[in-house]
Amino acid sequence: VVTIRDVARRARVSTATVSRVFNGTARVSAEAERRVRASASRLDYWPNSAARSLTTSRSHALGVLLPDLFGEFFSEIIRGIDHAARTARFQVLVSSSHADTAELVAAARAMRGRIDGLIAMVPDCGSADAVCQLARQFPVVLLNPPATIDGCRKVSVANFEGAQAVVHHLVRLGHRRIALLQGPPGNVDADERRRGYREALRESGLPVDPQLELAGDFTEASGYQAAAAALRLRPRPQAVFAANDYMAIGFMGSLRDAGLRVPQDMAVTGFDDIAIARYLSPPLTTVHVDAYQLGERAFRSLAGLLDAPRTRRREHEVLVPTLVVRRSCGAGPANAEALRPRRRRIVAHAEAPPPAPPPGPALGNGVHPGASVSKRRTRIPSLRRRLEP
Amino acid sequence: VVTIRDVARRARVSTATVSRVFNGTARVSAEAERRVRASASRLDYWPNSAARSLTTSRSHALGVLLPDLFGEFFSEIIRGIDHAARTARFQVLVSSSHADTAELVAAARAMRGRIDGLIAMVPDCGSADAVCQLARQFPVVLLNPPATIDGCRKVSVANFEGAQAVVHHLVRLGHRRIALLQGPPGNVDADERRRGYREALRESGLPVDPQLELAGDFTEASGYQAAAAALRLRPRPQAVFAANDYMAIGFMGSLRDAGLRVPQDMAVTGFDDIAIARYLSPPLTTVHVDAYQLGERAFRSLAGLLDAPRTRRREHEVLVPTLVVRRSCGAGPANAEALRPRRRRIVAHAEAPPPAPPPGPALGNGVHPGASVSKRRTRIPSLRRRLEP
DNA sequence: TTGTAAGCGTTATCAG
DNA sequence: CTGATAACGCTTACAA
Repeated sequence: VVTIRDVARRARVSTATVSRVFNGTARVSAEAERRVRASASRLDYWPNSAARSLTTSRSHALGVLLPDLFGEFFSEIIRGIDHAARTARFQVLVSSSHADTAELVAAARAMRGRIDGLIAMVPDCGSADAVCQLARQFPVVLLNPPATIDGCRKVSVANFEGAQAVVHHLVRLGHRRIALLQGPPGNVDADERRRGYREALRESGLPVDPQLELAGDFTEASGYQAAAAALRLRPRPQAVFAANDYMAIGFMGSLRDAGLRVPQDMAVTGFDDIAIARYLSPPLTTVHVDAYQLGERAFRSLAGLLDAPRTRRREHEVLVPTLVVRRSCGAGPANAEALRPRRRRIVAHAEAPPPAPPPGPALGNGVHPGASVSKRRTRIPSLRRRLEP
Repeated sequence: VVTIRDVARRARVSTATVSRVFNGTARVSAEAERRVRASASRLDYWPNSAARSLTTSRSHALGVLLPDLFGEFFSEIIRGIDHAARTARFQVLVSSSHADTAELVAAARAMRGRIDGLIAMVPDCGSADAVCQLARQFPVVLLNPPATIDGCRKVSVANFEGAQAVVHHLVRLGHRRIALLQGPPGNVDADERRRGYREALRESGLPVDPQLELAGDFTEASGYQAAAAALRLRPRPQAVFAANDYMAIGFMGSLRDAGLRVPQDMAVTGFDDIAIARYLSPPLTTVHVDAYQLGERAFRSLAGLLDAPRTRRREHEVLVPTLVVRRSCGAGPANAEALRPRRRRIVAHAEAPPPAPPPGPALGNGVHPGASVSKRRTRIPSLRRRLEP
């Protein structure tokens, strides 16, 4: 209700001077500045961002498009983005759960004029293409996009390598019959994790048996149900690699209800390393993905694009996850120690970091086509996701 | 880059006509409309929301201020808001993790011109006051505010009653020495849950022993640590009421590491009923809070305020949570059945819903001062938070 | 039914 | 250093 004009009038200066004070865009006499500030604070003035972005054609805001908002993984991504954005004095416009491509694109378009750029997580190919089209008029960073997508910046998690690493670990522990608890069909992460699973089996000389690939959709409930299916298999699998932690938790809950013990009767592993994974009974062996950092990197990538629109697009950052061995895989209590929370203590990694992806193309395409791979080195997660006493 | 003027020129009409077509604000000849739509889609035009909100002084967006973004509780709130907002064609601007009151207010102010209203969760008194001041110039809905706050709309969870109900349940199971695992000092939810704990003990004729009130901060790690403290107490407590599920999980993890069994050696209960609670070993007895619905209601309340600014403020909705009895409290396997996920099956509630709050003031203030209490009836949560097969 | 033109609250350009 | 003033892209009386 109170505009720059009111402030100017009260301070007996022009609106231009008020604007200069607030933006530091040109020198203003000390006296004028004093009067402006006094006037502004008396009137409780704050510039109208809509008007500002209309003239500057910069909104200092960014859009975030997510497929959903369920669970810790997504909220950590937003947290990472939000934190980085706040530091850069950016605002964050979120939108999630789009039923189809049309709705997704509509959401992106509705943001026009409100945002300077977009971070989108689009786990299916059709929509990813559509969003990627927008990148021509608009700075866009894609999170975990399908490998086929090209032409805009991308930040992904090395799902394939992570999955490979867990399964190799299970094989090394002596498990031969290893089931996969899959994510939803068509989901990119789910597909990549399955690819890693199969590849690891192949490399180990084990058969890839379709019967062992159980259906799931990333929810605990689907994990719970899949366990029943797993127990019907003959011979019964000795281990399960669940494509995310939530399903692993549901799966373990079901095994417990059936009177089976983990890992003695069946080993279980997950993916993501959500915060509670280490506190479960038994603590869950899983692949640590730093979702917070994923969000943070996405923001930085976008910010880079905004600052220098002419920089090459098609940059691709890959976050390499880390295998975290706990007790659910039957590795024994060797890592029990990791559970004692101590200040600045990092989760112990009993396992070597996953191998770097093969240099050459594996099948027509390389593992990460067009990847410039800023950071491919395995990093021990340096960022604790919450204060530990 | 493409404006309403470009569309108008190409369609050989005035900008006013284009505007009318897009807003349906006045009749336009079929022929003109056809030309406008063709032109717009050819040019891939979409109205600039900043400009639009400048003229209409309506942004069709709302701000969400959260103390943090950790964990399922917060992400569910955002999910609820986002979903309700999308249905009403509103956009959502989020901001979280403000270090202090000043930063919080700055974030709210920075949204000026961008949003039509604000939903804020402000769990400490000082900041809540500050945000409440904004309500005079601005539609504001507060989530779970301190009881002392008055003068703007509020939506809260009946923390006190929920806590009371769990503790009463523990007493009924025969536990006499019941510890409290507290939330962070100064946090409103934590305080109310403690109040409920103490009141239940009093009502049961049990002593309120400060030694039994363990420090915590809502993180799993603090729960893990608190268990060590609990085990040092003599005599050892027979049960623990953790002020949220994450701490309960950390606590149980610690007990397991110490070789104790839940519930035989110690009963454990939580608060919130996060999605995985039912899949834990043992499944966690807790208080179900429908965070999604909390967000949804907050949006509706705000929308109501926007539609009719002159309606009475100081409306206060209270969501009454439900006690969910599972196995961690030692109630026996009576509810094991609730764990078999079936379509449309609601979690069994072996316990009566918490009693309605006492009608009269309890101690100077009533339980919910100024509450108009639209919905105070206990509701079985009708909304599954995720698809269950 | 359509067009003209005056704003909405800022910033940016240009003279002073 | 400061002040007019013309945009920015859109909506909305008011006229036609």
